[in-house]
Amino acid sequence: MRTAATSEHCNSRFGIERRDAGLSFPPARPSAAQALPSKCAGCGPRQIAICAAVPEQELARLSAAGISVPIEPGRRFMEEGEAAENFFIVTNGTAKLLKMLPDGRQQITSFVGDGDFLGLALSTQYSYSVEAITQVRLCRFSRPRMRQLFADFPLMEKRLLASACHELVLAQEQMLLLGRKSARERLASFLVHWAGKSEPTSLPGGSRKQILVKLPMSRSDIGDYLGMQIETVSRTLKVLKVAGVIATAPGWGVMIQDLARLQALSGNV
Amino acid sequence: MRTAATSEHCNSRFGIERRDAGLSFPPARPSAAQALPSKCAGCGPRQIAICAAVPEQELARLSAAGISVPIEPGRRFMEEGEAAENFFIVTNGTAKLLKMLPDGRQQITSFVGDGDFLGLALSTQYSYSVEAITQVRLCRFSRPRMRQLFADFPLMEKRLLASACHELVLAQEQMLLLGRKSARERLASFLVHWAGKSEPTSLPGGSRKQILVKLPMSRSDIGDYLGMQIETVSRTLKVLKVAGVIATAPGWGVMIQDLARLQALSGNV
DNA sequence: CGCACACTTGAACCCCCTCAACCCAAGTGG
DNA sequence: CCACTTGGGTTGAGGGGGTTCAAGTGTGCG
Repeated sequence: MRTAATSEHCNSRFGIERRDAGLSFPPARPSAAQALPSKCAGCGPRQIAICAAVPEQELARLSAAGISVPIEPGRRFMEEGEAAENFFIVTNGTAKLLKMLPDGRQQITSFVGDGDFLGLALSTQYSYSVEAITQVRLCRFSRPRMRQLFADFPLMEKRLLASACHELVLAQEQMLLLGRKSARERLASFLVHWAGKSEPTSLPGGSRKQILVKLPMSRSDIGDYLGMQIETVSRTLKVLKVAGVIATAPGWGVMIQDLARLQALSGNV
Repeated sequence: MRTAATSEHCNSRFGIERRDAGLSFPPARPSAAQALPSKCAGCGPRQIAICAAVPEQELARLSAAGISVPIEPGRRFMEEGEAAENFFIVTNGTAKLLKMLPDGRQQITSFVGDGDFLGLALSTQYSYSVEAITQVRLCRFSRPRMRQLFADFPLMEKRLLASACHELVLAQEQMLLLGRKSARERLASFLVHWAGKSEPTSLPGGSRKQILVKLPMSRSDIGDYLGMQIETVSRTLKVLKVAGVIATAPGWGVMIQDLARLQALSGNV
C-alpha cells in the first residue's frame, strides 16, 4: 500500500510543455455546456476508465471531446496497419484485439470491456485490429482532441500509463500461458480469470459455492486466444465437465463447480 | 516528422527525436553541482533511454538520482513477487525477463539491452524476474527518487509511456508467435528480429549481403523465449543450416546467409 | 421445413516433447 | 600430462498431445 510513483494518485501538477500545434487552453464557453448534464456524467465505466482523472465539474469538456459510437457485433472498428487516427474507450460490451498472419492464422491478444482504452500506437499505424463481439458502445476521440485532453488533464495520461502497465503484466502472463502451458492448463487459467470477473452465485442447494461465468465469445475466439484449435477447446471443456470441475450453463455460459480444483489445473497452484 | 500525438514515433530502443526546442521546464533551481561533469554526460544509452527527456544542463540532477550498479552474468537482480522498491535502466549488457510456473517451467518474455527501462509494476510487487545474461551495468533509482524525477521532468514520464507502448506491441507480436507459429517460424522470426539489431557485414566475397548476429543468450534461453524445448531449438537451427539460410559463426553467433528466405520462413511474409 | 451456423465427436496423423546418449571445450587437480 | 568433472550443445529413438480432416449433432431462423 505504498505510493506508486508511476501510476496511481499523482498529485503533481505540472504544465505540459508540448507545442500543441496551435491548440490553446481556453476553448470553452463553459456556461452553456455546463447547463445541461453532460453525457459523461451518467457513464458507468467512467469511474474506472482514464476519464476518472477528469474532475466532475469539468465533465462538459470531456463530453465535448468524445463522440459516442455504437458498433454491431462482428464489426471491426480498428484495423491493423490502418492510420491511427482515433482513440477509443469502451463504454459497453466486449471486443477482441487480434493480430493476423498473412496466411489467415490469427491470435487474439486480449478481450476488452467496459472502461478499456484502445488505440495506443507507437507509430502512425495501429498494430492490431479490434472487432466487436457483442453489441459495443464506445467513445471515440480524435488524436488532436485526445492530445488536448492530456494537456488539460495530465492525470489522464498518468492513468493511461498505469493502464498500459497493467496490460503489460497481463500480456506477460499470457505469454507464459502460450509458451509453457498445456491445453488443459490454458483453459483452466482462462476460466479462472473470467471467474474473477463474475460474482459468485451461491447455489440454492447450498452445497458449494458455484460461479456462473458468462462467456460472450465463441469457441473459435477462445481457441484463437489460447493458441489452440476449436476442436481442442471443445474436447478439453468436455474433460473438465466429466471431471465435475465445470458444468455447462444455459446460454453460452459455464458454471464453475470447483474453483479450487480449476485453479490447481491451471498450473498456477 | 509528422504531427506528434501522445506517442508518435517513440521507440524506447532506438532514437527518439522528440527534441523540445523552446520548451520550458518547471521552476528547477539551477543546480550547484554543475561544475563537475556528471556521470550521465558520458552515458551512451542516455540518448535512447527515457533519460533523454532531461536537458543537458540538468544532467547533474539525473546523476544524483541514480546509482550505477554492476551485475554479474547469471545474477538475478529482480525477483517476481518481491517488493518493487527500485526502477532500473540498463546502461550496458543484456538481461532476460522471465516468469515462472510453480513446477519450474519458465517463459522469457523479453530480452532487454541498452537504454531499456525496468521495474514498472502496477502493484507493490514485481510481476516478473530479471536475470543478467552478460555482464550488465544498470542505473538504479529508488521509487521516491524516480517520482521526484518525473515531477521535475514530466517529459520523462511521457517517454516512459511511449516505451511501455512499444513493449506492448512487442508483447502482442510475441503472443502471435507463441500461439500460432510453428517451431521453424518461431526461430526464423527470432533471427530476423535480432538481425535487425545487427549491422549487415557485407561479405568480402561480395556474392551476397550477409548479416552476423551476435546471440548473447544460450539455447536454453532461446527455447524459453520461443516456447520450445532446447532440443527443438538445436534441431531447427540445423534444418535452417542445411537449407543454407544460416551458418554457424564463430563465438556463439549466427551468420544469416539469406535474409529474404528467412523472412519468408518466419510466416510474416 | 430446411438451411445455416456453431459446436461436438471420431479417427488418423504428425510435429514436437521426452528421455537418453553422446560430443566437445573448459576447468581442475593429482 | 592425463583422468575426471562440468556444462552447454547435438543427435537419436520413441511416444503423446494436439492438429487435421471428416462426419455428426444440435439450434436458431427464414
